[in-house]
Amino acid sequence: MGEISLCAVITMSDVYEKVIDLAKRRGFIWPTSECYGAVAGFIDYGPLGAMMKRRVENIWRDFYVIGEGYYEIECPTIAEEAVFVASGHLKGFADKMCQCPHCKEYLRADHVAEGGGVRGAPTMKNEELTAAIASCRCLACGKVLGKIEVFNFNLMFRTSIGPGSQRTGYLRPETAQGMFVDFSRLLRFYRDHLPFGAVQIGKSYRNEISPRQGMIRLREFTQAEAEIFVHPDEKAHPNFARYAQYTMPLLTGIQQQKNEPAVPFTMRDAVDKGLIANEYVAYYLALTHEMLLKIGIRPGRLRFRQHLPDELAHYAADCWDAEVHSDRFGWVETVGIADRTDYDLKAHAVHSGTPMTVFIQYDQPRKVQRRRIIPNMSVLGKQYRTKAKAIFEALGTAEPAAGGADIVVEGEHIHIPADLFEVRDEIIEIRGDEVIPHVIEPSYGIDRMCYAVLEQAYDEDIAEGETRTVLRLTPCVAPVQVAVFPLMNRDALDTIAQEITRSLQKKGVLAEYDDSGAIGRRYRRQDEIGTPFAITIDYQTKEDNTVTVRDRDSMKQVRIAIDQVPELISTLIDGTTQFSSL
RNA sequence: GCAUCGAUGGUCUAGAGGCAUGACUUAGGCCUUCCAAGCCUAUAGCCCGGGUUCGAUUCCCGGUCGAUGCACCA
Repeated sequence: MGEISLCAVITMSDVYEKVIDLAKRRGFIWPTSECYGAVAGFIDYGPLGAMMKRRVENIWRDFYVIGEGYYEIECPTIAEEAVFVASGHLKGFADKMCQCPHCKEYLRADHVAEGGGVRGAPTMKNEELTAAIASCRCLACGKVLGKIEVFNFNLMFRTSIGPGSQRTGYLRPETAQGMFVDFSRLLRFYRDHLPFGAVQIGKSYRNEISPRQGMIRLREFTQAEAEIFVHPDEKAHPNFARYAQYTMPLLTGIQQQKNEPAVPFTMRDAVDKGLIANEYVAYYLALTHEMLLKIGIRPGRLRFRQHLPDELAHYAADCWDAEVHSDRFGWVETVGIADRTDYDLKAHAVHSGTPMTVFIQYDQPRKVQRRRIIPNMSVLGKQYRTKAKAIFEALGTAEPAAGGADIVVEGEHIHIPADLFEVRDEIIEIRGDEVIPHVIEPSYGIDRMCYAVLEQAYDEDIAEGETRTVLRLTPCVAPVQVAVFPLMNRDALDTIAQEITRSLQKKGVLAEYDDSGAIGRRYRRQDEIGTPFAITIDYQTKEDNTVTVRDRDSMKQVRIAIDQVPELISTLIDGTTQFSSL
């Protein structure tokens, strides 16, 4: 007894170590600048990892740029301070911290205050908080803190722009702000009408206090974000029909509170029942589900969890996380899909002084009666001098009687005789409104997606009585797409194999030629890096111009004509042909 | 960041205050007509800095990285 279950436990808990070990050994990911001792929170993508990551990013582009028509832009990873003042990151991204003098533990000051029964900590200034928590106990060692200093720890990396450090810059903590500050240009690019979207794939930076968990929490990471600008009153997605009947399990706030598992819904139902805020959010939940399956995430390892009211950012109307289950880390937030409302555009409009609105024309111009009061400034100016400007403004909203207008300027009541202004009643046409769009934001953590892909692809099976390590990557993300082997390194088999390799490369397929060692060893090598197909040139090739195509997962082989190889391999990779149908 | 534990070729590993084991991998060769076979040869290692010592990869101190727990994760 026990042997099988024990084995299962070991296998489960070791997947992380095994997959990371393989990833390092075979060139997927490496510790960064390892010869100087590496740095926590940073990784290098090796040759295979960089290729795989690129493929994941390109599948993302297929969905968002090609599928949705949202063009990609590329903004700097450094932005000046003003951007983050407006976005709220400078203030909101900082935690008030303090250090316990006894155990040297760093603690969140507001948490200490909460633990000590101090109220109003979030609104206190550092000095107030310092005084308030002096009598509180350390959350780690339990001793009374005494007099300690509260300081801000900002998760943004700070730098200076130009010599003399006149301007402070920060490494962006998300790519989103670039799309927001470019709003006016984007609006013009999309010819002034809603909805439209812009996307960006790039690095973001957060100076995490204590990064761990390898690829899961990095200080420099890659995000793929889409910002979709929509009319605030029109959150019905024009192509909602595409996903209306798409069914997937949702873990709503209600289910979480009741401790119930996720329940499958169609997107139509979920919106109609008010579980998902609107069609836009639902549409991108479904699109995300479809995309994650495409890169090889298994449906049973994927769930969509709604943010509870207390974890919802103060500006967000609704937010869902796509969570992928990891053997090591449990449910890991991998994608966030939020309705950010008009929070960001409003903030940047106020801080930058640039209006960030869209002019929405009415179907029919509306006729509105309007009264304009036109003062005779040549007289009023001479008479009232410095007060003239204030009087001009006050008259604009005055309600004049027959004898003149009574206005109040700086507390002083002034009577302006009727002959010093003209009242014009006119009918004007209003053609539309200025509207601040709302933003729907799907935000993807590419590194976490890559880790999930690797972890879920890792498998061991028994082949020829020996353990075979195989990365069951879906063909469209596998870094090497096909391997080409001459059975023997002679008798012209090798030259035929090289010609086939070349024909594949010309077709845009990443093909790896290998003639070293026993054929079985070569298959195993490719299995371990997830190469989905292998072509072998044997002696029969010389007789009838056919080769074998081997499937990584089943290890089965079929024989096909050489001239069909490039086309067949292409369609096997893009998924339009299944190996099992050959 | 605190605490505990750990770190030896690419990987796994033996080891002792004084020549650093072995296996796998990799490379070259022989052999080999489809799934890590065999034989020969070669390449490659004691995490970094300081201390103790005639001598430190080994002992001590500090750091880095990793695992775990706590804290942190807008």
